[in-house]
Amino acid sequence: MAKNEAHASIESYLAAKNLKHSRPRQEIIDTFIKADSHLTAEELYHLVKKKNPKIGFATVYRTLKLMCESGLCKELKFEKSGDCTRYEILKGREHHDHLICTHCGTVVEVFDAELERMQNRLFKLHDFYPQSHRLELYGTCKTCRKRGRGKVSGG
Amino acid sequence: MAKNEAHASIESYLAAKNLKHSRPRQEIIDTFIKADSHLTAEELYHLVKKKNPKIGFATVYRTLKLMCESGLCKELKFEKSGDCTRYEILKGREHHDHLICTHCGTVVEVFDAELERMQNRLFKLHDFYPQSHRLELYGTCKTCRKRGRGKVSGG
DNA sequence: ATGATATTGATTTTGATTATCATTATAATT
DNA sequence: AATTATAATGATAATCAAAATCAATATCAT
Repeated sequence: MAKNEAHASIESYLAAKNLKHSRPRQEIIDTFIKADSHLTAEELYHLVKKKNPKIGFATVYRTLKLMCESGLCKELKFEKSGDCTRYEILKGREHHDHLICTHCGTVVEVFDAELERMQNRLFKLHDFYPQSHRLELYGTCKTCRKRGRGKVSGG
Repeated sequence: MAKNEAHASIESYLAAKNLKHSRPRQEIIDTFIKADSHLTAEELYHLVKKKNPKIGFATVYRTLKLMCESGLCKELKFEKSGDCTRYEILKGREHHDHLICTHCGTVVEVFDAELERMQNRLFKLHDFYPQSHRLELYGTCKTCRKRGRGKVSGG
């Protein structure tokens, strides 16, 4: 179960670094895991605020950073959806890339094993030791096309 | 020749928008095209400053923006090389993706036709109309590995 | 309960990029 | 060459997400 693996990930990180289990930290982590979507810091802040109005913005940022360091989650900086960073849970999920609708902002998680192999081929070809990659596909989703947005002229 | 196509691109954009040929603008464009590398605004600023010390930072930013709008160049926002945007010339060059060494910052331009096809397959599969994509491969280059940087533990 | 240390929330600061604005430059016209 | 309308410049201030600061508070082993 994703939720347990996610919690285990941050738990062991906190333990290894002698960090404490505070109430706000726990609430932020739980809210983020429960939301299970590509949130911005601000969106997460508002979600957490509903449960605990005393929570500050800084703590949300700090906790997101912590979660990223622990490997629980990851920053997403898409090209065409404002300037702010989104975050997604990694633990308990398969590796995937992102397909983003430039009109409505919908994010679809995609995967192609062959595409991964091609990428490794490129690493080898140029004699790089592979660490990570980022692939984002930008386009217009079916719904937005039906609504006449993002159409090709003359299409 | 890349240089001519690049110049033609920005020229026609300026003409179409009734923009003027100023000395600073011309110097910035020329310096950028001549440098022919993945520069930051600051790097370009310092390069231009050598030729014309009166040039201001704002004009460099403005001209870079103009160049991007005209399609002459493009913003690159890599994950692991600071927070600042780099820019690269597009005109007169083939489409390519980027392979980045996370240690020395070297950027290698790569291309794989099959990989492009895979990407289009994903667009189709999810019923998206394709607009663009971004693929970045992060790893350690040969030189950095030889210098003992970016080695796998126990490698 | 105590003490050492980590965490919090409010606030300020940072750093890259944009916007503002008075002055100057451009380019077409007279 | 002077005129004119418009665009561009450079200096500076504003913006905005994210990070740093700091006094007050919470955590947790003892």
